[in-house]
Amino acid sequence: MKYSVVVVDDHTLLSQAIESMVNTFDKFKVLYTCKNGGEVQEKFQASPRNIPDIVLVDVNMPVMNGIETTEWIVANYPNVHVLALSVEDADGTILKMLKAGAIGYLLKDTQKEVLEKALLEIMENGFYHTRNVTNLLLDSVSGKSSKNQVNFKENEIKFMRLACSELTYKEIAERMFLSPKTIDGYRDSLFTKLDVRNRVGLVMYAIKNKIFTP
Amino acid sequence: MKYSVVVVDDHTLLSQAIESMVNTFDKFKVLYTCKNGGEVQEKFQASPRNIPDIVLVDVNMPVMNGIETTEWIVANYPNVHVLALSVEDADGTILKMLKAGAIGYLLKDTQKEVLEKALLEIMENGFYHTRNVTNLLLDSVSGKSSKNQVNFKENEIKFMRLACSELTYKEIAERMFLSPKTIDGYRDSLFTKLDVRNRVGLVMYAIKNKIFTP
DNA sequence: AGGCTAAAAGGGGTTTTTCCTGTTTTTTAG
DNA sequence: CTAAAAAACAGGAAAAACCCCTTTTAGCCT
Repeated sequence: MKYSVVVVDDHTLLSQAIESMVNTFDKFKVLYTCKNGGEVQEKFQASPRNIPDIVLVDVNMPVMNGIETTEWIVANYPNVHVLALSVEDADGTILKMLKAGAIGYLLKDTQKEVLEKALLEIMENGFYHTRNVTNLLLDSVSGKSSKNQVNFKENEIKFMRLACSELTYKEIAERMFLSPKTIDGYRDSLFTKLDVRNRVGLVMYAIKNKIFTP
Repeated sequence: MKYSVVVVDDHTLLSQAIESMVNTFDKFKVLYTCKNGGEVQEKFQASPRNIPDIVLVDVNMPVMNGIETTEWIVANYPNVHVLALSVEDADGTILKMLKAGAIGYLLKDTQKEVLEKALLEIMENGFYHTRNVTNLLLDSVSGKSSKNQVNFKENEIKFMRLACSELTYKEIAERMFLSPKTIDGYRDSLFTKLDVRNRVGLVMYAIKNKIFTP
């Protein structure tokens, strides 16, 4: 009897490649792959037989979906273990994933054997070793990372994306059908909320947090 | 008898995952994987047994190594087919890969079956269908892409990286031990060279071209 | 209806950026 | 060594960005 795994990644090629890899492991078998959190919900709800033992979630999905997905799985299927896969770097995101209930994370430079070992550890001990480090990590970095659960409004997101272009604020205002002064307001409030000094800081935040993808 | 494939990607997890996938294909077998172009050179030169039929090169390797690797393979081993794998987007890079002699490219959303089909086509027809499109592409976009072989000086690179921070130009000048007016000069010349209007445009260029990694 | 709150808009100021025009200094090549 | 090229530097003006603080507007509440 093999343990069942589900892979969640918006890049088809990658999720399928990881599927192939996991399928070479003795004790594991991929049930299916998903392109995003929504698909996970559908599949899970479609049939209780489809609930896997482990879900491998890619951190890098647009607009925080990696985190939301993890939260949803942890809340609704507490017996399912979520393992975060960070193909690209993702700074604070990885901490948020852990906080959301992921049981461990693996970086892009992981060896195949390490992944297999991690999966085995999870099933046999209930956790992967990073779990121990997690809380310490969360505490030590919490000042910066854990309370940064910033909630954006629609317009703020829209504005941030436009700010990642060469448009002036005046031009952004036109495109959003708002007064330049309102845009000034958006900018200023985001500056303080995100603790940045200028537009470049805002742009970097948007990129790091997948609000804008270059 | 199976065709041999080599996977080049700096992300161990991904190259191994793709290895597993390719190994499930009937007619293909992965010889080994490499983390960068240098490793490819070593392996190729070590023994003629190491020369594969196809090399899968990830576009996203820091500082243009995807392109250099492709050029080297094409120049030294013309019988080896290079297929570019673009896990993340890479804009002009993909055109450069094709120009460097890659025989086709596959995007992140490729289906497993498509990859297998592409590999088969390459071995049986000598090219993957994108090859036909390549030259047209290169011509049609050449105005923007092919002549954009911009060469940067050390200081320009350094400046661009600093411009991707929240520093003002005056502060950048201090860190580079130069007059603010010199920095003005760097900026203005880069603006015209890269055809951007402002600092955000510069930042975006730096990120897209892997000069700065967020 | 009055009061509360949040989004939108505005006034007016300083600083930084952008875009010209140059000049001086340093490097390079013959 | 010298002419030419490249790099560093500058003055000044206009635009954009940044910052603080106030007012209007719109929706909600009981």
